[in-house]
Amino acid sequence: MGVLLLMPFRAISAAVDLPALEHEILKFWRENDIFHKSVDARSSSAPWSFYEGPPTANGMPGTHHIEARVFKDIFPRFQTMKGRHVTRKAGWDCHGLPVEIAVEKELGFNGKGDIEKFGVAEFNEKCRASVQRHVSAFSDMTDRMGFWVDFDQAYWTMSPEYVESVWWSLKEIWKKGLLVQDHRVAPYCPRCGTGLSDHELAQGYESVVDPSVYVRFPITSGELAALKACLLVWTTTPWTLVSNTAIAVHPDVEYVAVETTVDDSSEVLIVAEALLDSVKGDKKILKKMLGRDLERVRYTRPFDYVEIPDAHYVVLATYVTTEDGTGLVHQSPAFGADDLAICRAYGLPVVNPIAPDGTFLPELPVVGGSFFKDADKALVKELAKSGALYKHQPYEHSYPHCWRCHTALMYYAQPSWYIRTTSIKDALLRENAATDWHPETIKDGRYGDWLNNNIDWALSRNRYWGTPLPIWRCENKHEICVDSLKELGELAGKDLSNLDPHRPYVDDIELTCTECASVMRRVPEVIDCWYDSGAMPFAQWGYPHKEGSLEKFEAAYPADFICEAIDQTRGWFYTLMTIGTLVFDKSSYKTVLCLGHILDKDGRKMSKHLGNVLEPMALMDQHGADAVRWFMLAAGSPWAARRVGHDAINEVVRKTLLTYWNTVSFHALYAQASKFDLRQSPPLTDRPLMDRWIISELNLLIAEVDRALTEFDSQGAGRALASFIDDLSNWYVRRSRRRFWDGDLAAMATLHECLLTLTQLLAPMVPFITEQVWQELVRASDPRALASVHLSDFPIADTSAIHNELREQVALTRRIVELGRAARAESGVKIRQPLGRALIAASGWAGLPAQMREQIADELNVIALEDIANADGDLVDISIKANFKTLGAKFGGAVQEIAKAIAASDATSLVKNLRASGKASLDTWEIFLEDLVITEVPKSGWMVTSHDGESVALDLALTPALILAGHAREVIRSIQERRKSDGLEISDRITIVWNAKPEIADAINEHLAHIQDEVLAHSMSHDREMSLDENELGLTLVLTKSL
RNA sequence: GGGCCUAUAGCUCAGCCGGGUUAGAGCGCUUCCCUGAUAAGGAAGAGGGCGAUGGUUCGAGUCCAUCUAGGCCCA
Repeated sequence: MGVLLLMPFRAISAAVDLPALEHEILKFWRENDIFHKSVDARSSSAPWSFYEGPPTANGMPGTHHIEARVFKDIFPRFQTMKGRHVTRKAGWDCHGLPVEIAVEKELGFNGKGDIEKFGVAEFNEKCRASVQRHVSAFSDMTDRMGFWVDFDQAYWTMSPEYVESVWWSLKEIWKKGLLVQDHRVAPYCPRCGTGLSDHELAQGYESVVDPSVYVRFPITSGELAALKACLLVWTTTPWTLVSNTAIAVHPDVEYVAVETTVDDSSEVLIVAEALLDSVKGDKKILKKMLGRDLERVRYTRPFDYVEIPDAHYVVLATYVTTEDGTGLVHQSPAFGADDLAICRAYGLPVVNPIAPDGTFLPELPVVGGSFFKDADKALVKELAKSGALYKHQPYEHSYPHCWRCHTALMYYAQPSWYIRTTSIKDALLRENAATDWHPETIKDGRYGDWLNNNIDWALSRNRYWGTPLPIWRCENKHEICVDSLKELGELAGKDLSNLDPHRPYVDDIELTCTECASVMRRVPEVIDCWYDSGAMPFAQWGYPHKEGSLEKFEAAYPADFICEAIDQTRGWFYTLMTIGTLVFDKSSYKTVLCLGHILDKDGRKMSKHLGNVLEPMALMDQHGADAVRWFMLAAGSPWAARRVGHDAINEVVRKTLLTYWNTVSFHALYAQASKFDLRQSPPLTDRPLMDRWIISELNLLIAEVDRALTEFDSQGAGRALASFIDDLSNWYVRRSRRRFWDGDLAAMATLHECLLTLTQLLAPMVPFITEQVWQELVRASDPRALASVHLSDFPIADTSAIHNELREQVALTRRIVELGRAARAESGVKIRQPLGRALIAASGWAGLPAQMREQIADELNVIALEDIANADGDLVDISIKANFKTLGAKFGGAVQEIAKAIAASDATSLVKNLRASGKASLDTWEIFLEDLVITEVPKSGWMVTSHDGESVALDLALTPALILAGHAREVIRSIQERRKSDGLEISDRITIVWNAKPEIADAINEHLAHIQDEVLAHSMSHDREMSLDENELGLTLVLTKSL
């Protein structure tokens, strides 16, 4: 082992331009490839797996992208420092309707017809270009914020190898019989001619006023027919009445046959008893029955425009509620998912009188050819004419519209491809139970509920820019699912390995059916782009086709950690878990962090419309990426929606980052001035208590930050770090300034150790400023040190250095100082004026070490401290009150009485008694010292402050000697101020010529040696000829730097 | 309409899981103090009784129920 070549510490300016510093660091990282080094250095360690949820780069990145990316960065960085191998592969989501719509808008298109005219190949080329448009904006932002992720190896969901991997997984699902075509009701835009995804649906709810009608359906069978009773049905979609097929009631709900009388005319209606208010007039209940008693009761429908054989009777359905309407629900199976399920169960026919363009079939009377929504008016008129209409009122509710063209959507029965996720529900619930959710309420709440109500995944889209569904089918409905271009080529009998696996190219491939020899063509649909992103755990590697993908996949599955905002609960979090479970019978992630949304400073969503958008790059260039990162990680709860504003981020900078930086700068100043050499550090046990205390705090901090970051609690880590920075700067450093001034080795070593470890602990959160500090604090003095803090190992707590007693004693010391400062402030006697003595009342005082008592005396500028217990008994007032916590535990309900007894007793004698014998009797109760909260305060002539039973009393009597000492201190301060304003360096020696008022001159002469020592003066000469200054001391000074 | 989250000082938030009787911090404001690291630090003051109501308990921001408002997700 050679001799360490240590270089002297460099000075560091206290003023710092954080954004500028960060640009330097970015350059340093780039030039030295620190990111890849940090990953590669751990390549032989156990992997810690992270999956990057891919953004779509066809829009500009926003501040909300920073939020998720900060969390995606900190934990991989932390785990890397903990010794794990964390690869971070970037990804881009390329397909989907949002991309298509953006391109359509760009081209001025207005529906699928325009796309077909333009050409699918050309259209898809535009989409391909669109998703690459803002890639550089994303990667620039990612780079600027210090998110380390590998763009060079990014996966693209539109790449052939990715698409083939998706195909492979679809075939796995198809082979299990879980990928099927079905005829179901789904939201559908009649104008755009396509079904819509849930995601799109959610964007388009609009508040509309629809006609709501109550309609009579005369009963034609059973005893109710004899009463001439009518079923009363409520609906807000009169257009669906044309295809009425059945009426549903809840089997367990009470229904009544009620005779109503209005103006002498009466009728009998069937409604749910709970909704009796929906009928008018005088009411007389003729009969009560359960819904199940009504099953298969027949009725006459209001319109008979279409033929619906074997229908029109009452069916049972548990989804019927009695919250609005009449408790009887009209069923039209082509236009409602519930309706379809119920009618199917009864074997009822599905009749659809509406064409795919949203108009009624032309041959129908009254409504033929009219748009479905426009038919309402005419139908209501018809109802009124025939007497079926009971009541008609406008009804305002939210109804889904196409978010692009604002056409009212229909729920419309159409063929679609589904993944039968309902058949793996148990497995999904099992996997969810084993998942570590943050916050944990999502697991059983929002997400668990969703799983419990799971419906099959509507996978197909009648669109263009997406992964083509790899199913080929012949006219006899024989079908085959293809898992790769290779397999497709084999089936087609030609080499297709260079085929673009997108429309329209794959559509051109025809196969021959092995069963019936007829032509097989690909089904026209593409798949939901959410499937693409959920397939990334394997598709990012081109699994299983690509060489080496098996190993890479297995090493990284499932992910240890994923993170996105809460809107992904039913998006990516769901598709990831579901595809993983479908294909591998195992969810693809263990831990998931679910972030709240980012709002503006007033709590509103950020939107261009409101003009409250914070541009991410501008934000980071104003405050620095570290500040923004710290804000995201530690200010407020990650799961709650949070307000971002300049003031909030400024506070982070001032309070935490600059305090840290200034402490580093302070260290550098004195390390340089004293030519500090780390090798001379004394062992910890030889250092003063102050040092051992801060080192104890440091080791507690290591343990706490390690715990917090292991548990994905960045807020907890931030809180602990901020509080340590405050302790270090505002107690340790401030109280130790004299020692640094004196070049004390223990102090220098202690501060160095604290800053070094603190820098490593902070590194995952604020990677820029810590890197700079590492360069200054470590590398500048030791060229053999690691090139970057991010290559270093995370600190390990030394539990032997943790001393709880010391911790409590320092806490007590600081509390006493606080009380003392309050007393001084109240007394009006300046701190610079020494006082003779103070009395202290505090339970730990007797055991407080002398070093800490000195800290108190110094901080309060008091010569002597005494225990109040030793003071004359007449000097002290004792007051007591009950300690409910201990008493409540022991006596429960009796505490109020005991408290009363305590209050009524003589405090002085009770305390004296307790202190002597340890216990005392109060009525029938036996109490101990701990059961009382004791406050002792001096009676008079003292300046006293108390809190929680602890008091400080100042003796304000001033002697001539104390006054002289006070003057001396004023003089020292004046000279120091002059040194500063004269621009002298802290270590410059000086000579002083002075003059002052007589009493000040006396003080200077009395304390000459001390003053000279304090201000680094070789000599001080009194020049009585100098004119006196205007200031309070009359002090005139001439300082000369001596050589 | 359903589910979940949030509600504590003018503002931003902690405290609530495991209840203890003058409710905390920071920012801002007023007054003052200290300072040869600090764009800092310290003291005092004004300012809230913890969204509302009801309950459990000797005792409730803290537990339970209902409700209100805002947000998110879903229909």
